[in-house]
Amino acid sequence: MKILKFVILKSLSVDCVIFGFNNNKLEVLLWQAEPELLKKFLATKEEHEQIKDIFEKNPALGSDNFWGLIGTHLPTEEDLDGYAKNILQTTTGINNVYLKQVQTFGATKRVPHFRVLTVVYYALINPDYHDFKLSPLAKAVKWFDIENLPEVIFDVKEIIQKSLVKLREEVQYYPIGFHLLPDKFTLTQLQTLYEVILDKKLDTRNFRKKIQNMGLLVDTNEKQTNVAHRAAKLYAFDVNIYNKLKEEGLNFRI
Amino acid sequence: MKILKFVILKSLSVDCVIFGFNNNKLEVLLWQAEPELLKKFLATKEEHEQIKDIFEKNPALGSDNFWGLIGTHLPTEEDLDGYAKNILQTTTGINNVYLKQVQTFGATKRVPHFRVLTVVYYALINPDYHDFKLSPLAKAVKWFDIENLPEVIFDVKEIIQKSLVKLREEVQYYPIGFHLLPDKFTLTQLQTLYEVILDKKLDTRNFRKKIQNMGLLVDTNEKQTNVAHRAAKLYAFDVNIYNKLKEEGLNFRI
DNA sequence: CCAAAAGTGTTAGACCTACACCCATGA
DNA sequence: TCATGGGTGTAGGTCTAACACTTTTGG
Repeated sequence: MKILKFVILKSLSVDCVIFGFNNNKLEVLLWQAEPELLKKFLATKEEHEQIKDIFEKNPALGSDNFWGLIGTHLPTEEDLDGYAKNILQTTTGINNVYLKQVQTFGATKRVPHFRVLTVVYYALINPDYHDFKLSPLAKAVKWFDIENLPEVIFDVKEIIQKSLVKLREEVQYYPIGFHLLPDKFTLTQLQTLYEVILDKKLDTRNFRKKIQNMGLLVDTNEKQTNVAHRAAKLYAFDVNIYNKLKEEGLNFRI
Repeated sequence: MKILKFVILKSLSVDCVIFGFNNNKLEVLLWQAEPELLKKFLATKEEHEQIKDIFEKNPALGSDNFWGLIGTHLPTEEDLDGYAKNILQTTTGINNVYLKQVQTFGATKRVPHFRVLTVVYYALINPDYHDFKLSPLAKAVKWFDIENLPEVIFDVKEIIQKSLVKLREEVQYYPIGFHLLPDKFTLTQLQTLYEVILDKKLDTRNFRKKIQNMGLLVDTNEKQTNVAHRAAKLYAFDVNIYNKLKEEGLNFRI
């Protein structure tokens, strides 16, 4: 992987709240950025001094205990949406991911000493399909249960919270939950996913009726294997059907 | 009104899509900015030259036929949300307005020659309650029917469109439509408002049943006067009731 | 044969849709 | 008394919520 040198907009960063569904939990991918990375984005000696200063004044930044959102400053020649994708790719190797802008956070004091606004995106990925090679930009990258976040820098907790609210809203109107699941999944997995995102129990029989009546699921005629109980049928989500239904006006309310 | 001199973030502007409900139409308030204003935001002679250049290369900007969103560049010492309010106040004199962030537009080429991202907010106001004194920042300010927009600069049409979609979504889940109406209004006015925003006819009897069952309306015991037909009852929207209902989980789906 | 999760139907109530006529007012 | 918009009820269909037992599988 090559690290590009950009002219960046120092007052604007792009950050990604990357959601994944692991072990029946909704998790978020956080990292600890490599301080040397920041220097690569800043050209002058004066700026390097400022960075040093910031790291000294905010011990959290250099600490192994504090985590942040994956993101960097926006280069002047990059489209905003495109660059969010880019960030995911260069930091995690992930491609073709569902990405959606959440909002821009711009309180003056959200980052000490500097004025930095951040445009936040959330991403939905299925961790099974990606191995996260540690990018040279990161000291560490790790999944955290949304219910049990580590100590985080700046306003990251608020950002994750707002992103979760947005995800909750959207997952009820668009079938985006599928991005978090493997290509073939059981109805129980799907239900658990919704239960975790919406943070409430759903009735199994009603859930199954509803989801099957939508016609979005394709029966793969396969079953789980090697489970110590009745094997569940595996279903797939059919994008073509979804697109067809969308034209007719889809009601996906769970 | 005083014009403040700020240190601004040149790559980031804040723009407002101001919606109003006039003559049974959904309208949007646009302006023609005063080019001299831009200079006040830029300190160096070089920057003034750039502005001149931009106006020369984009005749639309100086033209009386092209309109833009009300907004300016973000000063470094201003909170994003607070500054959006500020813009409304300094350009239109309006205070205490419903404001909501839509999204940030950041295609590299959205403004020619310069990289400018814009954080867009929509505002809902009732034009009856405000007179728009022409701000010194503007050559002209005018309402336009959303169905019949004038020629606009840059990506303003797309921005208005996206804001309208957002308004449409939110108006169905939160009773924000009331911000567009006078304090006392008839059910027909309310229904027309929803019909215009959602761009579809609603059944009068069903609409009335639904809206009245929500318990958000207060009967003012007043009626229209001087109308050449049966006078309609006037209702008001009670914020206290709304807040109480919200805690219990309000379903406002129209 | 046991443990564990998969899978399945019915009923009562709430909500939604479609639809047509009389009422009050000012001119 | 006319023109204009205000105001009202019902019935049929659809959707939702609540609820408990049998089936399949591997160990």
